[in-house]
Amino acid sequence: MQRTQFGAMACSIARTLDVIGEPWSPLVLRDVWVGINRFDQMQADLGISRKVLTERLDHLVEEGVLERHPYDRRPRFEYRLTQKGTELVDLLMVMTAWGDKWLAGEAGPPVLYRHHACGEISSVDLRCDHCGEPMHATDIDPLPGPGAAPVPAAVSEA
Amino acid sequence: MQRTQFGAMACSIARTLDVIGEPWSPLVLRDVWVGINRFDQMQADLGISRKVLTERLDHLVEEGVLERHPYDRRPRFEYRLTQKGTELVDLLMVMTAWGDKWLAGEAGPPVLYRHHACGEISSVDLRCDHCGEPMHATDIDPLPGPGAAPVPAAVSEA
DNA sequence: ACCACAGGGTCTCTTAAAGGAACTCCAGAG
DNA sequence: CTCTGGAGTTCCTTTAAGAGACCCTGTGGT
Repeated sequence: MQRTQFGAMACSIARTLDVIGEPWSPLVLRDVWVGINRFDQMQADLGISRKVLTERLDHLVEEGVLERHPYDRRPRFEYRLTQKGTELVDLLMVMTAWGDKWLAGEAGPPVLYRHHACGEISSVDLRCDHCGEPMHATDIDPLPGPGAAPVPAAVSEA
Repeated sequence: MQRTQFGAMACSIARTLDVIGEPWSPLVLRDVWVGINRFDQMQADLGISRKVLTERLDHLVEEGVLERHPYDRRPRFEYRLTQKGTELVDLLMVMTAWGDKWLAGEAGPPVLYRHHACGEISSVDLRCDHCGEPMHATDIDPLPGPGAAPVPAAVSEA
C-alpha cells in the first residue's frame, strides 16, 4: 500500500523497498526468474488480481528491473530480468534461505537449489567481499557514508 | 496492505513476506538493529503512524523476530532482535548492498559498514555454503524439495 | 498531596490501494 | 465471419495506511 514514499529517505533499504517493497512484487520477480514470464501465466500462478499485476509489472519495468520483449505482432510481451533485476534476485535467495530455515517446518523446504559450480544442493551464505569471512548482523559496525542525510530540511530517517 | 496471506504458499519467499513483507516492517527491523529500540524513538525516526507502528511491532513480536524487554515498572518496553530476527538482518544487508549499487546515485551510499574481522569498509557477497564459490541468480537450478506443494486441493503457487 | 510531563499506546476519520469480476481489444484459427 | 485466447482496463467493494487527537499511568518537582 505504502502511501509514504520510501525512496526519498537516505537509506538504501528504504530505497530498495520503493522498488520491490510493494505487495506481490518479490513474487512477480521470482516468477520471472524461474521462467514464468507472461502475464496470464503469472496471474494464474500467483492468483494475483489482474489490475495489481499490471501495476507491478509496469513499476518493475519503469525501475529497470524487468524488460518487456515482444513475441508477437500484437502487443504481447515476455518479461525478462535485466542485469539490475538479476542482481536483485540475490535478495530472493536470501529470503529463501531464511524462510527455509525458520518457516518451512517439518515438511522441509519447498524448493532446493543446485549450485552449478559444485553440483551440490546448497544454500547461500553471506561473506565479506574483502576478506571472504562470514559477514552477518553482528559482524559489522555502521558508519555514516558520503550520501548520508542529503536533505537538511527533511524531517527524519536514518 | 496484503489482503492475500502469503504464508500458506509452498514458497519460502512468500512465507518470509508474511513475516516482514508489510510496509515499514523492514525499516522497523533496521531501527532495532542499529539501536533505535523504543516506541517513540522509532516513531520519530521513521515518521510512521503510531497505529501502524504498534501493529508492526506486535506482529514482529508474534513472529518471534523481536522480543519485548521491560525497562520500567510501567509497561515500558525495549524491542530487541531474537536469533531469528538477527538472521533476518542478513536480508537487510543484501538490500543495502543492492540499493547502494543501483540507487544511491552520485552522493554514494548513505551508510557504510565496517567488517569486524578485517576492519575494512566492505559489503556483502553471496557464496555457496558448500564450496564457497559465488552463488547468484544464474549459478543455480531450482529443484522441487521435500516441502513442495503440500496441499493438493490448493489453487496455485509455485 | 497535587500538578505537569512523558512514554506508549488507542480511537476516529479520511484517503487510497488490494480483491474480484466483468468488459474490451485484437490477431489468428477454423 | 465468428470464435478463441492472451493481455489489459474498468468498476465496485473492502480494508489498510496516514494523520492527528485523545487516554492512561508512573514519576519528579514543589
